[in-house]
Amino acid sequence: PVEEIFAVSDLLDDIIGVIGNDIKEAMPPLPKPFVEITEQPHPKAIRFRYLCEGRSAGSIPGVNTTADNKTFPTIRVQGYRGRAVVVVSCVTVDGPAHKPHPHNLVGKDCKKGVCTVEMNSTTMSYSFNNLGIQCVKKKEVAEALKQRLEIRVDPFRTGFNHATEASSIDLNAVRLCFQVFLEGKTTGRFTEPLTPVVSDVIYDKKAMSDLTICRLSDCSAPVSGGKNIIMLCEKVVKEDIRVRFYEMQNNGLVWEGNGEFTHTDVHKQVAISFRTPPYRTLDITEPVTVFVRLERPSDNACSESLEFLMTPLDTGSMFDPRRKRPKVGGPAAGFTGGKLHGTGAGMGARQFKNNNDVDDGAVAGPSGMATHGIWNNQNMLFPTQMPKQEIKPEPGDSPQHMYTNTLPVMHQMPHTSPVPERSPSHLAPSPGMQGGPISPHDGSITPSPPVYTPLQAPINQQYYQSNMATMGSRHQQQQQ
Amino acid sequence: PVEEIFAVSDLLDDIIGVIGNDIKEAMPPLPKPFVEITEQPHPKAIRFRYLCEGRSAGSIPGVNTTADNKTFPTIRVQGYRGRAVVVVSCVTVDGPAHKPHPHNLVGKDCKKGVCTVEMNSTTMSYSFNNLGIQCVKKKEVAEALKQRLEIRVDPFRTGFNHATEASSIDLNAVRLCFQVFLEGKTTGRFTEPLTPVVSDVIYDKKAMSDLTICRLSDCSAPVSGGKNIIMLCEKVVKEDIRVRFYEMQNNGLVWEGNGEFTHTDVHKQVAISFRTPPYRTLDITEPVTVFVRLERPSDNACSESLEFLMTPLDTGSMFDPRRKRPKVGGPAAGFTGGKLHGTGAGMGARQFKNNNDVDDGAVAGPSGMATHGIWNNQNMLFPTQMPKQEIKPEPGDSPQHMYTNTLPVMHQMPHTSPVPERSPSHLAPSPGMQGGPISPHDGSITPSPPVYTPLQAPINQQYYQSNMATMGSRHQQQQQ
DNA sequence: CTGGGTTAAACCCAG
DNA sequence: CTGGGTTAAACCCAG
Repeated sequence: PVEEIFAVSDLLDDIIGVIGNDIKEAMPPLPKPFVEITEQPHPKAIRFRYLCEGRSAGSIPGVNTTADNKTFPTIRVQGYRGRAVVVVSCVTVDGPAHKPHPHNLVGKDCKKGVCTVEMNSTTMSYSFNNLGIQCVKKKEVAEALKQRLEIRVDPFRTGFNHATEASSIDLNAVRLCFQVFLEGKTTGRFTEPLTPVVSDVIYDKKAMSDLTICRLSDCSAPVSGGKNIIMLCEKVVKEDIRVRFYEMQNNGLVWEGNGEFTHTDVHKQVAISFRTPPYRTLDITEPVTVFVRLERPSDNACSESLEFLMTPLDTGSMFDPRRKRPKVGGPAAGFTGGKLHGTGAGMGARQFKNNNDVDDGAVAGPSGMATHGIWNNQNMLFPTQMPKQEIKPEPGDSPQHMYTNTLPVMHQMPHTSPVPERSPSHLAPSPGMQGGPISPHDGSITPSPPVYTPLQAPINQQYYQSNMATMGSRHQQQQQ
Repeated sequence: PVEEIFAVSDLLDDIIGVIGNDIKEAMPPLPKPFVEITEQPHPKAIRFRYLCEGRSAGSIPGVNTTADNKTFPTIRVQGYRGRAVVVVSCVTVDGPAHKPHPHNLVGKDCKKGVCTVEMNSTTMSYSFNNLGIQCVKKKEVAEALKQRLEIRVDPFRTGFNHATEASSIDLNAVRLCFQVFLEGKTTGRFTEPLTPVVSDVIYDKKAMSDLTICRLSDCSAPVSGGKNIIMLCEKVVKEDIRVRFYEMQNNGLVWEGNGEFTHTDVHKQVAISFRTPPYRTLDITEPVTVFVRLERPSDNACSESLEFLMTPLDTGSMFDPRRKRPKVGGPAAGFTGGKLHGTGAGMGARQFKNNNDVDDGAVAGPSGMATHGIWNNQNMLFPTQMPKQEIKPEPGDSPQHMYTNTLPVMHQMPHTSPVPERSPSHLAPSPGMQGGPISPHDGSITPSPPVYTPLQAPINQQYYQSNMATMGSRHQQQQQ
């Protein structure tokens, strides 16, 4: 059949390279060129900007960016050296057939919402240092997709039927899709498409609010429970939020309880007024350190944990709730605030800001200490690692498309980008699926996301232990 | 000269009535007809609705509306009996030359943003029971005003130059302008305009947020000050808000102090984390009841006041801040919560919700009581009186236009409303200006707003006393 | 200019 | 349908 195709002659000039590859490949098992993402985009570093905001939309940094080492989304072509062009566009989060996403890429090399650059033909790598996301409003989704259709950027050939149902498209998250086209036989014509690859999800920073405790009116309460506390937090959904107290011993959960409140106790989505749960026993003589955190039942997301002191009752107080306990001494006497509940090295340890000096003046609160609020400086919490840990992997993340060439398509440099040669057949993403001659990702250095098990709400000691074994130092991190 | 005008014949048919009035008036000093507002619109009962919200915009109630006696904005014509037509439109707040306001009136008898009805010709009164305000967005201000121009509704003949500077128009507040046209010589032609009158200001309920304390994490603190408290409140501006504590004795201010916080302690505009001020003396043996309220320095607005307990230190605590005071007894022992600081009859007294039963369990807070938060049910606070008390009168409120007829203008029933016969000469609104033959409001029953002196931040005892004498029971109410 | 808080405009849920 | 909370879209301030 190859001979037959060759016989068709001129009409297929542009695709002969592709066919040629097929032939070569049939002979010796040479690796086929493929695209890999060597630096993922940061999942929630930038805000999507509307056109009407009339300003640069910023640049998506790389996931490993730091203050003194800025990185950017980067791709590399493996198994090929020579001229190549990359077309980057936004696609929807859900795969494997990611649809064109109406949001536009804007920046240096962007036109009509897509970015087109020629790669460095020796390093075969490209770092996108000026890629911003300009969001379109719901009413303009159709229009935006129409333009994408016109420039024929539809990496997975899904078509544009979704243009008519704007509400079905998540406008707060996109993936970048990288389509690489290699130079074919004709100089300056980039006729050989590689299988498109998509990045991890990029969320609109504005829309993605983490579960974050900003401040507590008090960080101690008597073991009897029922103490009223106000927590200031980032935006939460009043029907889907929990204030969980828990106690760990030797990495095992030994007690848990929920702050008591109803959805009417959630103030404007950013504050919760709740009562402390009773501790597992009233019979303590020294304060016990437990933890508090916010939890979102729907997806088991949680905030970081803050230390919280359960303080003992004295005998008298059992009979007279108003009687004051004597001064709390012992190990807690030097306590100046909660700290981050985390055992992992490299975690930004969170200390309560010590503003104890003035607080309560000469009359301490019930616990005798640390009854003041504490601001949360989120930047200090997740120095560099946060983003990766916050993103829950999904089936469909970074699908590893097969490099198969069956339907050649012509491509030219300008902003008319061909669709891939056929609807790619996707491998079901499986962590175990590595090696074998058909996978282009053998030996790839693409930092694929670790396979996180989202942290479930702790239920019992076993759970916690095994979970901690899996999650290591991240068990208290938010799962997105 | 009158004869000359008559000689002009047909062209002036429509205005002969007007001229005729002038003649009659020159002989016996008969009262001239005028319009009065017998029920003002409620200043902040409804939300302005956008066209895109695709729904009724509701009906503006009257200021005296209650659950079982609904009222509506009502006008009456004095000094005339017969057919008359009223055109109601929105005008800007600032007078005396109120400009056409781009917002539209919508409802039963509304077309093109204005309401036109014929009055009851025997009661000479009309109650507007279906008047909603449909707001236009900033971008459509010009368009909306163009339409108003087309239907020639410009009660004070200000013209429409403001249409080009949308930002100069306050879109969160309007006044209703009532233009009455009496039937002239020709049946069914309403050719005789009366001087237009404007209502009090109507604010968009959405935009108008009162200073309101929703909850306190604690409503007591030691006299030494410095106790950290979180207050949940309605939206505030972080640079323009104060948490003021003060103490009254015999209607005199004997102490005041501010909660200590910076603008970074204001959380998302709806919560304030502050430290209590030190009381005027540490030398007390029983808790002292003081008040807390929110204050807005820019306009001296304030929330209602909540009771707050300053609790004594015991001697020991002077030397050891952690030492616990003994149980607080005496008069405060039965205290279950703050209550509204108000002496006025008819004020909804505000009691703290008593959720003391569980709070703090066996270990009470420093005050030994009432350390829990309290929700504010605003509806209970101002049963019926709120609105009037909250609106600060402005020069230009309900201007009393002279009824002078010099330049007759033709008017016909349809939605083409003539401008008044000339730019009305306004009396400087002066409370003392009553009586005398030129004021149409002699003996008027129009409930004009009381002349409030906005409450200044209390500064000394004298101020407070004199102020309270003036303000009566309203001294703790918010001034808008 | 940027990051990011706030207002204005839409949308939409619960009674 | 309504009242009114919430999201999406604009706007704009401070560093």
